[in-house]
Amino acid sequence: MSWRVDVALQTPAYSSVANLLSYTAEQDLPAGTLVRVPLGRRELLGVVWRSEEEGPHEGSTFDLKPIGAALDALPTLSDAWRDLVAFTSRYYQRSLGEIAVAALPPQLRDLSALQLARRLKRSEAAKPAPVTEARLPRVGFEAEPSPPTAEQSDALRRIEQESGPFLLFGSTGSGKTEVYLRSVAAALARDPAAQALVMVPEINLTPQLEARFKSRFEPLYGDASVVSMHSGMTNPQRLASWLSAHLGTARIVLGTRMAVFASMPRLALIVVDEEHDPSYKQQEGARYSARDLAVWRGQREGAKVVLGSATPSLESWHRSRPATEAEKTTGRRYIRLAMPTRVGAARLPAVKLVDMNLQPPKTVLSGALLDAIGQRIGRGEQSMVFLNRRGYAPVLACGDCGWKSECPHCSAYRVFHKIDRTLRCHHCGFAERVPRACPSCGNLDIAPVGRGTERLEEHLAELFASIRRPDGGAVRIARIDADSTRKQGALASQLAAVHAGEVDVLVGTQMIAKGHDFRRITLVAAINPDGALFASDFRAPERLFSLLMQSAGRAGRDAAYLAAQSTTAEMWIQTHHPQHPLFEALRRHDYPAFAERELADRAAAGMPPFSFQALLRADAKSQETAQQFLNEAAERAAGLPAAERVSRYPAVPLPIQRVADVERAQLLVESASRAALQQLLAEWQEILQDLRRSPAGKGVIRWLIDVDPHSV
DNA sequence: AGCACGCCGACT
DNA sequence: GTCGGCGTGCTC
Repeated sequence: MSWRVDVALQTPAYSSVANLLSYTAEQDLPAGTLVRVPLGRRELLGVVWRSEEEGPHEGSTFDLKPIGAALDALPTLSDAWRDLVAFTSRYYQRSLGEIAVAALPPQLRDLSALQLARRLKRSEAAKPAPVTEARLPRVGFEAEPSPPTAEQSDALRRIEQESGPFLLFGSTGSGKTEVYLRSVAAALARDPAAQALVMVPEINLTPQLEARFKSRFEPLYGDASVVSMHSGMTNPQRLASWLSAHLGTARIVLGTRMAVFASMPRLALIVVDEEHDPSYKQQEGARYSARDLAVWRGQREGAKVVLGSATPSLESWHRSRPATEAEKTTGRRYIRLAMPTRVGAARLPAVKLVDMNLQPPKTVLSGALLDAIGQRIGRGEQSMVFLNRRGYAPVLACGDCGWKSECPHCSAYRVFHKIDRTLRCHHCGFAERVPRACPSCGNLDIAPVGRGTERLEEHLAELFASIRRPDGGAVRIARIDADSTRKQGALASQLAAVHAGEVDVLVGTQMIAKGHDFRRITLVAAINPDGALFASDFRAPERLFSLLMQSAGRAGRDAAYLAAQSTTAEMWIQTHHPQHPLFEALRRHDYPAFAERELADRAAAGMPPFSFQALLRADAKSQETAQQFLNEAAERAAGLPAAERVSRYPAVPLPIQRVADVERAQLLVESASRAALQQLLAEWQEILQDLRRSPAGKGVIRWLIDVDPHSV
């Protein structure tokens, strides 16, 4: 008796082997079984998608190869998991196998069936006896959580009673994490096998969250009950976490966007913290939104979904607006749970806008801001200064001939890093030592233009050289950005220094704006946030608002400290547009007002969330080739059934049009109907594959589709 | 995507 | 005379 199995393999959507590939097997292998199969000269890991009994002489068009080994010691991947993979594949226009295999831990690819079987046996033996009786809670700050506030109880009750999805709209410091912890606790208590998935946007934020979840739940459910999943882990660690989630030993999975694909047989709750964060959107390969997939997955698996943010994405905010009578039966709505109050009587910081038009030209730090920081240094408090630009200066230029430090491989300037005397391209990584003289005219007078965090750090050190701390010591300035934290553990030790009070002024990029809970910071300043106000990207204001709100949230989190110091927390913003409505809303900490205005603009312009978009992008050796390919693709799409309901725009170069000697162009397609857009994209695939092989596709290095793109 | 086969420049 | 550049072509 022979069986035919159809297997999903990691093959790209545009190759001729993008679909399921068929093999023969000696035994029935249920869907969801992992197998190794031959493809060409290699042997690849794949997932059985279908399996059919086949008569001995039932003819295929060609001879099928037999599968290699089946990794059948592992429980199969569930129908729900495969549905999630299939949906992702369809929605984001990638092959099934690409999504399926990428969702598995990498090490599974090179483990033999025997090794895996041994491994499973070991973890079976090591399986912790479930803790049935409540153990004594460990000593620690989580041992006795303080009782929930009224707002928290209210949110928890509704999460308990209604089905969701929920949008937990809580200002920074309102205790959203406590709501997550308690709703996880409730979900796990209800069913002894239930599992919860908690996602955070960045790897940097997983350690502190992990500490909190472990101290809360390990006393109840054992040491293996909380696992992490993110790309910073080693392959063996990832395999271990994945296996314990898949086998049900892990009750809680914490992770970044990749964790949305974790195999969890009894998933009961999904939390997406900081749901507005752009990191949830994968920016390469399959460009999925882990937040959107979380909502889909929750619905498919009957798990509750809690999205949390102080500044929700406009998409989520819009979907959580109160339903009109007509919509109550039709529209799918998120349930909005508001927690406006900061816990512990801490108030949100006062927002101070500095009108830079009134400052002498080229002022970096206004006098008023310097005074305010100086006073805080004098009182032993900490300040945080933000600049979203790392390096010393974004450009190096020759005053004589006008030479600028362009990257030879990209349409961008190389950034001057004084620390190691290099010019570095932040797009392709190309780095060189800084030239002694202008490479173009030999002039020795080449100078940095503009400023990044390195230069700001240096500048602050000069400005505060004569200021003393209360103990008479010199001012201590530290910088945290992607450069200062390159080494393993560097971020953790730098953060520890801030917490220990060994730093008076902290300079950094948005890396320091997120999540970290600094108790002694009483002033936060954004030096130059204007760039985003008039950016061509329509999502720029939304990102700026949330970044500034989050930054403001870093200041004055500890009411007791503020009271003891008899000080108040302040957020300073230097801008040339102090009247801008964005800053007005920020001053009042009024996200709803900001969102309402933004949504009105979006509605008027027919932009998301009032329309649905996708980008077709092409990379080629020349810009012209890329654009021609795209425009031809758009032309051929005109004949498709869905074309009538989908607008197509002309191809344009990307904002940074050349990276690493590759020219990039994109074409926007947009529709008021998500279904129509989806239909067009699906129908387009074949056209695009043909086009690539035709003369118009000559010179095209690759093309890709980005559904629900983050920036257009 | 890999990984082959297949034709033209600088080395043991 | 070989090693190796990356240009097409194939993989159930």
